[in-house]
Amino acid sequence: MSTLPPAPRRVTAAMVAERAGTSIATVSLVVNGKARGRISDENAARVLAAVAELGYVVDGAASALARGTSDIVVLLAPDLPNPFFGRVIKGVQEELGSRYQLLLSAAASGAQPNATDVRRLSSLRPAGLLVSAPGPDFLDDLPTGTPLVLLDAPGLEARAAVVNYDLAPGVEELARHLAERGHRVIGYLDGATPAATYLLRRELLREAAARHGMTLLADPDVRSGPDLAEAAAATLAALPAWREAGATAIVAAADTLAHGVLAACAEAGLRVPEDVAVAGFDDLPASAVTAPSLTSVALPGDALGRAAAHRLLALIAPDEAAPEEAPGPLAATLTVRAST
Amino acid sequence: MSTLPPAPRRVTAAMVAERAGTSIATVSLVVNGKARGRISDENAARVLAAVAELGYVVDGAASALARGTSDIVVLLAPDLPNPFFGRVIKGVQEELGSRYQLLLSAAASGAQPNATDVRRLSSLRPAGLLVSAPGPDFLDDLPTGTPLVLLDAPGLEARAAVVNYDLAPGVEELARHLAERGHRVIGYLDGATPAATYLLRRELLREAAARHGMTLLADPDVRSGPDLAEAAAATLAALPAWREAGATAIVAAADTLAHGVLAACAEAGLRVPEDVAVAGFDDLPASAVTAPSLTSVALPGDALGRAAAHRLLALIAPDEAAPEEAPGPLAATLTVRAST
DNA sequence: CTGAAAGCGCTTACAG
DNA sequence: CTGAAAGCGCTTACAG
Repeated sequence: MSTLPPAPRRVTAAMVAERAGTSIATVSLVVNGKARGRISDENAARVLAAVAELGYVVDGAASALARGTSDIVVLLAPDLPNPFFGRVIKGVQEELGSRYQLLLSAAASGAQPNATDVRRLSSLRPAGLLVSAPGPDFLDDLPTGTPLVLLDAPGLEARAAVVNYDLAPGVEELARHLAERGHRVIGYLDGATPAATYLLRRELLREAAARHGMTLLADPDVRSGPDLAEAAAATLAALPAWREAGATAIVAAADTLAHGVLAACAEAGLRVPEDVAVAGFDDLPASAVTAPSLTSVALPGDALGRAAAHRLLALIAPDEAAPEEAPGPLAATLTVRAST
Repeated sequence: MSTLPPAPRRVTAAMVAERAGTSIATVSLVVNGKARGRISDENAARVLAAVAELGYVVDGAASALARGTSDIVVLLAPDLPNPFFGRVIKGVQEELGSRYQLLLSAAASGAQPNATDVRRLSSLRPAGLLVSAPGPDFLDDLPTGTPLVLLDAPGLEARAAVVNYDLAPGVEELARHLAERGHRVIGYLDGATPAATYLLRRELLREAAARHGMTLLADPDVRSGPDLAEAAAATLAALPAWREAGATAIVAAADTLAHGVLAACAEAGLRVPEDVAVAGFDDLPASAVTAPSLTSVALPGDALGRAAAHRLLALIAPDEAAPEEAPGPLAATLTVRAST
């Protein structure tokens, strides 16, 4: 049996204080970096030594209770395992630094982040909350009191702190690119969740297509969750109607979906790009090695994460905020590959 | 400015108690489901009503402090955004149910989970800890006291609760498959981190290759992190030596790496599988649509996650543990596709 | 069945 | 510069 050794007594501030010959208050001040001009150098050194010797770590629960807030930042997202999210997480971590601890939470399976998720997470008293691609009515029932930044939530700018991509340039590039290749009708595979960003991707593409004399087939909706097999099945089901409508290109709302489109085309015996062109959104790493390599509207995940974290830090501590906003450009660009 | 409305006073058990006309203790008992035979049905109902009216949620920090443990289960992993991990997370969540809240934490960028990470996370007083692919000396300096299950940590079975894949069958299948295709020398692209699972993959493959009269080129090591471009670069650098040694196949320790191998082969003008065969581990969804589609040792991520969570629940509450262990088979199998 | 009270381990005015 | 003490919001014996 893999029994752990008997739990050694948790080291408390009281134990550190006793060892250092100071009060608990002094320990607290020192370990929280508030000793400046309040604690003698000698006592501070004694505390630090005792901390090191005993391996003391401030109890997060007690600290959060006393201060009213922890140093946890929670990132709530609908589709954590999506490779796209890796970049976002990295960007958030880089910007957050070591003062806050980033914890990730996946929304209830397959669903979008909602107010209930936030309520549950709020009981942890997080220092801040980052929510990616929230549902449309996310803000309506939201428990407030925790600094909150939404990512990828177009349309909610007026009601919350939001960090969005500038999708327009990339979508415009994609439309122009397809028009130049002679396409006139485009099938569209949408995401299954009603995230505002999906809505926007579709509408922007519809408009851009129209500007270039093309038609986007998005009615009736063809939708799929992020699962490749599901996307492939949805595509196979839609293919006859799309072909009949004259579609020579298929755009998917995300690369994970576009991978399913590629699989479906292979299964249907359609050559890409000769019989049908395919493109996606995100520009995932794997999209460089698909058969054929995938044209995609590249979304800079790390920049999004960094901008969101920057924004959140400003909400948490308005005074300490870095002077320059400078979150870097969040403009989408088009990566052209063999699939178009 | 996206100012949030003034924070409404946090609802406390005291407020619920006052509204329900009971004591705080009664509220606690009811919301924690410990009312059975201790609280009159009437009072319980009054509490529940007050809870609903006020939207009360137990304060996690205070609860954790009082009980000594929260209901958070932390999953610590080196490479959260790896699509392979999505399945694992899903499996864990399914098995964990709604009683515990799963939070994910990425190990210090690019590194493996270590004792320091655990110490930091332990201050949250998690109910349990799940650690994926820990470093080799992970257990040496580990703060104990929290139920802990390791996933994908071969070799540590004797010293901790561990849930591992049975890699041997899949590796044997891969070796036999390659031998049947006439390969005699195999290049190996290893993972950059010294995770025990990577070590094991390589050693098992080396042994299986030998059994089938093949040689695995793993000395000197060729290694790469999970980034596709990095894996491609490592492959390009190693290719001349591999080719010179007569390698006609390349196996990568993970599909994310194998995708880089595919990219490198394309860049080097090598046809897959005619000039060189390629295979990986994990069987990621995208591996079904790569150019060419990728042969891979399939690792059932959801089964791993479910087994780990099952094991952890048993450690947290040995009495409540489900009678049947039955975590499902964790045997690796080979998915053969066009790349070999 | 119920509630008063101690205690979880901190942080932060406050008094010195 | 320092420490005693109140308080954060729960949970849990304990006494009734």
